[in-house]
Amino acid sequence: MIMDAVRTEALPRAFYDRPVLDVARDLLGRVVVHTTDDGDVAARVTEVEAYAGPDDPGSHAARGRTPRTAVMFGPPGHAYVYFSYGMHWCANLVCGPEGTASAVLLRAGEVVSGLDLARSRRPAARRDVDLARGPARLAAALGLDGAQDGADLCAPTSALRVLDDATASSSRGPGAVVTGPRVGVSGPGGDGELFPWRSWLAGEPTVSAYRVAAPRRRRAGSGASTTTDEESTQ
DNA sequence: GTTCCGATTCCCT
DNA sequence: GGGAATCGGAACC
Repeated sequence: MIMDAVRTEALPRAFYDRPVLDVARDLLGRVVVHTTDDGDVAARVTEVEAYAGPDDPGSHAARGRTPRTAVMFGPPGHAYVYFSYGMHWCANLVCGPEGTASAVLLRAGEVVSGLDLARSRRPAARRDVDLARGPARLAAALGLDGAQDGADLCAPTSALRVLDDATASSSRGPGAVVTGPRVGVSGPGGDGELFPWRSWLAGEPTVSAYRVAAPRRRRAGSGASTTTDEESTQ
């Protein structure tokens, strides 16, 4: 993809100030850019996941507002970057009206600019399609960490922003967007309800393979290990 | 103060 | 396909 300097304007806040599922869908195919002293890395978003506020049991906001989740409860158009598993950063984009506490997790992308820098940040990636295949990988490739938590995506000088690229939506035809449920979390309307939490671009090699979060082994001692084995692949 | 567990990834089999 | 690595937030006592 050619990065046209004329089109590097960031999406306006109004883009994020909409229902979370609309924002999630419209983010697909768009390019997120992070500028650092080392340079720019840009990635085309290929997979996202929606988190629909405090009523969403799978959301960090479900337990109410805490110092950690404060950004989610704030105004739209800001980044919510959190640390997970003691080693990974994951990036969300806050959306909906202030107080909604909904956000879109960037699950996967295709690095389209700054490939060398992205490779240096992701030495474990064997192929370029693996550079940003997965939420923590995407954050790593972009060079995102806690320093970007709360960052304003819409400020004129913001280092982190999503480009307002008119070709983004045209690069995906009708039906190119696929949606699927999260596993382990029932929909707001009750068990079994299919809610399009996750959406991705069909046929993209950078879409992360879906895996059910495997219950990790308890700390030594707990003999009764009821392993709930469930497998699911897309 | 202490314990539990996670919106994951990597490496080995 | 399975297990280990690793640390901070939030719940619990």
